[in-house]
Amino acid sequence: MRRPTTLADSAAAQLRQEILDQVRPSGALLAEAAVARELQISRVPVREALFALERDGLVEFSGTGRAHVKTLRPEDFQELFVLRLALEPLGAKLAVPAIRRDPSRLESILAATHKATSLRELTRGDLDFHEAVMEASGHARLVRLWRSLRAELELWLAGLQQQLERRTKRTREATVADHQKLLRCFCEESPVAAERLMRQHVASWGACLPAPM
Amino acid sequence: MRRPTTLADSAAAQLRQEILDQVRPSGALLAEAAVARELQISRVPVREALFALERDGLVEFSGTGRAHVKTLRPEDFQELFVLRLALEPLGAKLAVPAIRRDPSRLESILAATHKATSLRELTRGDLDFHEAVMEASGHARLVRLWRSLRAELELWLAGLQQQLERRTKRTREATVADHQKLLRCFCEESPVAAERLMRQHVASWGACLPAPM
DNA sequence: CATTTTTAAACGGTATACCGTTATACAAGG
DNA sequence: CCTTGTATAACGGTATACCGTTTAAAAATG
Repeated sequence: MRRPTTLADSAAAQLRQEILDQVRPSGALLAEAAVARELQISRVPVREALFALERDGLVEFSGTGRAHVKTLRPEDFQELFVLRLALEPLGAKLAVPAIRRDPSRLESILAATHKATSLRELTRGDLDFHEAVMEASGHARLVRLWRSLRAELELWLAGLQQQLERRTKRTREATVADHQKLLRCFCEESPVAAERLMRQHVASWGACLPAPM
Repeated sequence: MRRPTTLADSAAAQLRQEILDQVRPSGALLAEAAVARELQISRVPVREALFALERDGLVEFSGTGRAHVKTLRPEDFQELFVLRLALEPLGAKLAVPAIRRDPSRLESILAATHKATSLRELTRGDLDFHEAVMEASGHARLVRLWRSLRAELELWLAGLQQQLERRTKRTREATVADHQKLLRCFCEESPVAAERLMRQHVASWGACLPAPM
């Protein structure tokens, strides 16, 4: 069933990884020809990959059409936070029926999060949980919005890596505990209750980040 | 200050117009070569325009990479409605300070709406008002989200044209009255009140549409 | 040494060409 | 008449080439 993934797609994936790994640091120029040489492909798929990454919020184009790795400012984080606060409780409310029908996906993500040792794994487990909730909402556009928020969020978190590294263990326990509470709420309480709890969860997440806002 | 607009941009604008005018009806194939011939340009900028229109929600790609004018179903409208209900009250709440500082833009849009004679002008005035509110929120991502919602909304409304045409006058009066109330609320009451009133406004808009949901 | 001018390299926008895949219309067979 | 096979046209993905613009470095000037 897998379609032979296009060069543009794999180029986008590769660049996304390099950006989030900070191999391509904030503000770095992504020149079509140079990237094409490095990836051993022509400029055309590179160009498309850059557009896709712009849509994801990882790349921005200057007035003269040059692509740079986006530099997130504190007010960008603020915007992302406000949007999470608006969209995730909505997603949680809508997701309750589907999760009740089959909570296994959330459970397995939760188990993986519990076993996370590195900050990278923890972040991944955290965001995967939230993404699974959004997917369970059955709201296609909401999922797309979330994915775009997620990419920018990961970019932001990548910049905070050092400051977060030491607190991995405590953060992990808090995250797992919070997510467990959410999961129980999804299965046992009303959609409105799920909505409210998700709002609190996102709010406390935003409050405990070492973000210079 | 104007950049010599790129061929891809003008191609996107042209196609957008033709889609909303239903010159390119729902489901129509947008073949790169054919469009390129019609617009007298090469396939490359057409290709980029199609990607841009996909981002706007006016075009969707089949599994084999073919671009078609998107066909909106009632559940798509539902999704759009739910998102408006989540995002527009938020935008209204954030916009209150900026609108109080300078309500002139909203006022002039309102005046134009009041003079609208065709359904097209009325719809434009309605959506322009909402877009101006979102812009006043100062939330760049919220504005981008709204623009994408707006495009799909216009596509949906284009499909209902006949059913709405007769009610233009009454709709216009209701719209103008509602928007006047909103504007007054922005200038005189609290952000939370503005948020609530916007929620009601969007909700009643969704309720009075002849949408087969 | 600071500032301006010149120049060469880099870059993006676009056109064209090639190839394998997909769709489609038509013909053969049931 | 419907199904199935096949040929052909259409289409998308990609590579390469050209050109004007932007950028950045070097050179000239004060």
